[in-house]
Amino acid sequence: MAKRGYHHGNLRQALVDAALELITDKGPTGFTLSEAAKQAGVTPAAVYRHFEGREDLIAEAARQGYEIFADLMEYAYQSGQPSALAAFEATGRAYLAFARRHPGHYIAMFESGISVNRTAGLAAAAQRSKDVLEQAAADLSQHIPADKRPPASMFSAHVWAMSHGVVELFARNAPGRVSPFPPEDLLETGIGIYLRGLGLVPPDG
Amino acid sequence: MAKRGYHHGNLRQALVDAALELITDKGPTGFTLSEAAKQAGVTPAAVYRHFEGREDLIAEAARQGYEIFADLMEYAYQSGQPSALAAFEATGRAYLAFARRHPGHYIAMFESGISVNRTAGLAAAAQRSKDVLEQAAADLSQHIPADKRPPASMFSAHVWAMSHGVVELFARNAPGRVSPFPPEDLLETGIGIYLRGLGLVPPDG
DNA sequence: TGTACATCAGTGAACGCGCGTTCACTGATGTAC
DNA sequence: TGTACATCAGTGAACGCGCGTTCACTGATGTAC
Repeated sequence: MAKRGYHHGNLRQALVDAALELITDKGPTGFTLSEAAKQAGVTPAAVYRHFEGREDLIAEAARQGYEIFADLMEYAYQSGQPSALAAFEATGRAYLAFARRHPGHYIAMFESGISVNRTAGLAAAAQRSKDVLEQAAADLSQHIPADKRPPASMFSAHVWAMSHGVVELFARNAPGRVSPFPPEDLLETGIGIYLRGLGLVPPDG
Repeated sequence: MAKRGYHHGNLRQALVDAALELITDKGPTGFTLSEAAKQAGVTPAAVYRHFEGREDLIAEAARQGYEIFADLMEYAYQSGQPSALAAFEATGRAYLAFARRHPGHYIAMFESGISVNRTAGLAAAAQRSKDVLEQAAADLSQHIPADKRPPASMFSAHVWAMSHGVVELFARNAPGRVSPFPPEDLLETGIGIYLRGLGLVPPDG
């Protein structure tokens, strides 16, 4: 936290935080190790006490992102129980909320080019996120007759794709691109129509 | 094309092509003006005869991308007429085909951070693309009762978002992320379910 | 057809910069007795 | 409680690099007469 003299105290996390801030402001491109070090009040060389290098630092930012992401979605999912539909919709909202509240993490996770398999911790966190989404989809698809039910993984991939698309195209202040609608509305209506297509909400819902 | 001695012949386009190749291989981050010049067989300084600088070169790549994109989608749209549904579906397929066949353009357009308003030509081309999508959506939504019809721009935004999401998450060989289904199938089924939700295809379609 | 000249599209050297990374080091902290 | 010492987390200087950009230049091309 606060510097205490020569030794920093919690430099590792301070560097991750600085990286997240820089990534938020300048994209994964603009982020530099040196600047992150500077922002943490430390020499670039000090970074190497805690990380293998630039990429390793980004990977840790992404890992923490997946942990928060999974936690948020898991919590949303729980909070909607026992209604599969409510749980599912809460999970969708949590997705967008995460992207909004943690842009640096989101970018590190999805736009930095870091492989999800770079470290075991990162891979595990990513898998957990995916599992939550799939679980919500699987619960909900119980309510579809088995013969016309898409695989839960496809179901969740659709929803994930639309969510991600909305974030990338309309939620980020994409330079010059103006969203015709609030992203939250766009996503909610989009998912709503999709669920109606699966017969999961009434035609007039 | 082929160099003819001192003067290149068509350096401007050669630079754009080199940029596209580099962007495809290394992302917008990895692309450097110097390398593009080298690949075109020319000194970095020569680039400044044709472009204002690095960003300007990327913007031109994006502009050409939007032109191709709009052309492809327009053609697909026409080819599906007079059926609004067929036209719409063809347009959706054209979207994914474009992203696959022209990855460099796609990245320059959507991931490079270049503002769509950077040049008039770029803005115009982008607008044209958007218009084609919205036209296809508007045609199709004629078939929905007016009182339960979403605005065409919202309709097209949904479809665009899902398309973009599928491209980004599952079509690009995202490092470490494995697509559970062929992206084409994913998108086609996803859009199909969405259209069913709008009452545009029969429940058993 | 030949010559003089203007225009144009490149060259190549140089610049200042910030990058990621390495290294030997040193000051601060923690521990054993 | 005090001292000696090991460990640890930083420093700061240096590196080689490739970047984007500028500049005065020159060789090739095109045009007028």
